[in-house]
Amino acid sequence: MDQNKIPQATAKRLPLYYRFLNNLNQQGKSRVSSKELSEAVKVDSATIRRDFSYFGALGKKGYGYNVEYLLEFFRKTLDQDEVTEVALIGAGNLGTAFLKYNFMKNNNIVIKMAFDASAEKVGEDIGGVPIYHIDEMEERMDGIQVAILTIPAGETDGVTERLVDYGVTGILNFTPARITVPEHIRVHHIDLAVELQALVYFLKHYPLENE
Amino acid sequence: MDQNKIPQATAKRLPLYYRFLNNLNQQGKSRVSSKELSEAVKVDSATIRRDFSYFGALGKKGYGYNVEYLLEFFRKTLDQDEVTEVALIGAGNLGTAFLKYNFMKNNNIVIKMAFDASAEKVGEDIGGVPIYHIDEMEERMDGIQVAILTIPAGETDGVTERLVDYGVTGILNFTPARITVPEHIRVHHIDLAVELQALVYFLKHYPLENE
DNA sequence: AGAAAGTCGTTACCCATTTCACAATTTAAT
DNA sequence: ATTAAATTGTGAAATGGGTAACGACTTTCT
Ligand SMILES: NC(=O)c1ccc[n+]([C@@H]2O[C@H](COP(=O)([O-])OP(=O)(O)OC[C@H]3O[C@@H](n4cnc5c(N)ncnc54)[C@H](O)[C@@H]3O)[C@@H](O)[C@H]2O)c1
Ligand SMILES: NC(=O)c1ccc[n+]([C@@H]2O[C@H](COP(=O)([O-])OP(=O)(O)OC[C@H]3O[C@@H](n4cnc5c(N)ncnc54)[C@H](O)[C@@H]3O)[C@@H](O)[C@H]2O)c1
Repeated sequence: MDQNKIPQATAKRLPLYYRFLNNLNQQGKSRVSSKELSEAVKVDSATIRRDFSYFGALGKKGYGYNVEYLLEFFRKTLDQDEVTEVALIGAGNLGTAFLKYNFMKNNNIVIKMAFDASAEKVGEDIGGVPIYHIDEMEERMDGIQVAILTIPAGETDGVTERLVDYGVTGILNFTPARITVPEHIRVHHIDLAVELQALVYFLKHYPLENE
Repeated sequence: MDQNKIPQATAKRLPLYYRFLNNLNQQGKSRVSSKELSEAVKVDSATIRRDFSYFGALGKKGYGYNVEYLLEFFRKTLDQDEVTEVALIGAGNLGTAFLKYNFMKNNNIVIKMAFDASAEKVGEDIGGVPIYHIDEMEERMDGIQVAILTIPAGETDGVTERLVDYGVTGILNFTPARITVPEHIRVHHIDLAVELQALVYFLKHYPLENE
């Protein structure tokens, strides 16, 4: 769709910039420098300038960036106009927290439906999201391309296979299981236990450094 | 404490290796090659060998690695002998999910207590963890060094300041707010909304590539 | 015993990303 | 009008991490 030239590291920071620019705009600020932005989002100012420069010359030398212009630009670039619908698989502890959270607000993403294997959950509505039985997944999915996985680790392979067969293009996997998918499907892992343990490890072994 | 030579990227993979070695050990396997490990944890085998080599020659050429030996080694390296106690601030949707999760099992980390500002939550026990009022934080913390932040974004700066004054050394921050702390304190950010939006962005703009 | 296969540890290279540093430009001040 | 200050965009260097490839060694096979 867009230019394939934008580095992935940059792409990951865009939502962050976008959210902060929104704040600034709401505060009525009309102008911002890379230095100010840097302090707020904790990213080096040179990195910010470089990131922006991939999209062309968005700023003005000696002045900085116009907040409204930048915001408008990113809104288009991040496709904030169209809502992305995702499905959540596994309405347990973690899944429930996500269902109650409003990703719509800043991110224009909405969890459209959830699936679970437990009879207790099926039929319920959590945070306004209907929960269907996992057996009905394929017939209910209605073209949804992205799935959030919050099921027990042991269930992961089976469910993943079904998601792949169904035709999702992206999976956000919160289980500790490492999944195998065809190359054209993108998987992001978020392993909360590993994150926590890694933090503890760093504290013990790198007492005074920064990340 | 240990060698400062270990790259951060390696350090982040250690908990993953550890968990998988545990599985292998429980399955009764006594020997494993970097190739097998690679397939299981989805990390290139050369990277695994490189990672291990930072700690010395742990394997044997032509044979692979001895599971029990490696496990014992990592147990020591990752300080899996001592339990790390952490505190959770904000027993809301996300916080509750964490409280109900057993980080102890594989990670020897335990959420010892939680704090919340809401009268409804205080006094409750979630997942066996007592919830105290945030006003009592300093007197209850009892030397805990690590905090998990799951409070509303707007509360983040105030609470962070108190945590810093109290003397924590590490914070795992799930709020969208970017916090400022003195250099000697380590903060890891996990911004779930950004992760989700980044996944969606990649799907739309890099349809066929790998991360 | 000797040959073949397997596997590590490491060297050398590659790539992506970050950061420095500065010319170019604009704004603000006197 | 001139000067000083601010700030961008980017070339070049530094950092950091990943991986192909191979010599060395071990195990297994015949
Ligand atoms: N809760 C946490 O804080 C936390 C932390 C780290 C990792 N995780 C991981 O996240 C995942 C979910 O954790 P959780 O605490 O929410 O677990 P949970 O047991 O509370 O929830 C799992 C849910 O999945 C449902 N389920 C089971 N099999 C299913 C299937 N085949 N199809 C659809 N639904 C199915 C269950 O009915 C349940 O509602 C687990 O893999 C866990 O290891 C959770
Ligand atoms: N739930 C999600 O899926 C999700 C996703 C992305 C980001 N987040 C972020 O995680 C954070 C928590 O989200 P949540 O959904 O659990 O929110 P929540 O409102 O359910 O929970 C927040 C909890 O913090 C408590 N609290 C408020 N002020 C406090 C204070 N000063 N000290 C201690 N406790 C206080 C509240 O009483 C409440 O129990 C938010 O910053 C949110 O943006 C959550």
